[in-house]
Amino acid sequence: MLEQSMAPPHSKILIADDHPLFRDALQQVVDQAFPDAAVLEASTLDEAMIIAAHDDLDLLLLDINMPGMNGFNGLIALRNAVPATPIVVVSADEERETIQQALTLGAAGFIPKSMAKASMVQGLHEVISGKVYMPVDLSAPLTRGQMMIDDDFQQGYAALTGQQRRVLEMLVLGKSNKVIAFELDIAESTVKAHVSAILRKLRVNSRTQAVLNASKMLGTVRAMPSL
DNA sequence: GGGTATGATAGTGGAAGTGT
DNA sequence: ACACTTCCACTATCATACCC
Repeated sequence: MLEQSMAPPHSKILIADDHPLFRDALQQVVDQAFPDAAVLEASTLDEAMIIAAHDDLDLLLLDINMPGMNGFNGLIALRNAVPATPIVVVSADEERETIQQALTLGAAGFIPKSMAKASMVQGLHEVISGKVYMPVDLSAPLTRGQMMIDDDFQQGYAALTGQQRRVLEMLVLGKSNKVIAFELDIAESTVKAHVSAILRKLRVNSRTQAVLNASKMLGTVRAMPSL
């Protein structure tokens, strides 16, 4: 029998999904898994960011197809905003690559929307106890924030610090060092140092290579400004 | 048109400050 | 001690403007 609640007695759990019906369904799952938890809801990435910033969340359930998500960028943004909060990605997409990407980018678990309620409850218990939950056997050891794809770039990405990931995200958006420095309120030389560290960890020779690979890995198609 | 000076930008190396 | 963040000084590259 499953333990009823590994979560703190008054834990806060955010359900971020744009479909009210599915939010209701997820809330039933959460209620069953953690009867004492306070459940918050968001229907857009912006709402989720605001709630995550103001509430000390114990768990976040995130629909990756929600408005504003832009592929996995929303997951990355939330991970950077609340690095200590485990994030479970909820998606109708059950492709192995999607699951691997979500876990690579720091998700604490992946729950397909087609999954049985009991399995979802079990998955949430595993995540809240500090484990990584995945719906299928990906046949390789996996830890939160890491990955098992034999890919230097993705391994490098997992090794980036929070600030380095923020800089990389802005590089992907085509921003110059000067603009990044302004927006992060740091010196341009600091941005350059971060870029150098990013290139070293990602094992690429230029920001252009880093941006191209990052765009591919994040699963987003962007108009690439001149770099 | 070709050479040179200048400015903007990218990238590296090293060092200091801070938190764990 | 170590990792991370930040900054400075420096070099390299590229585009543009100017002069001959």
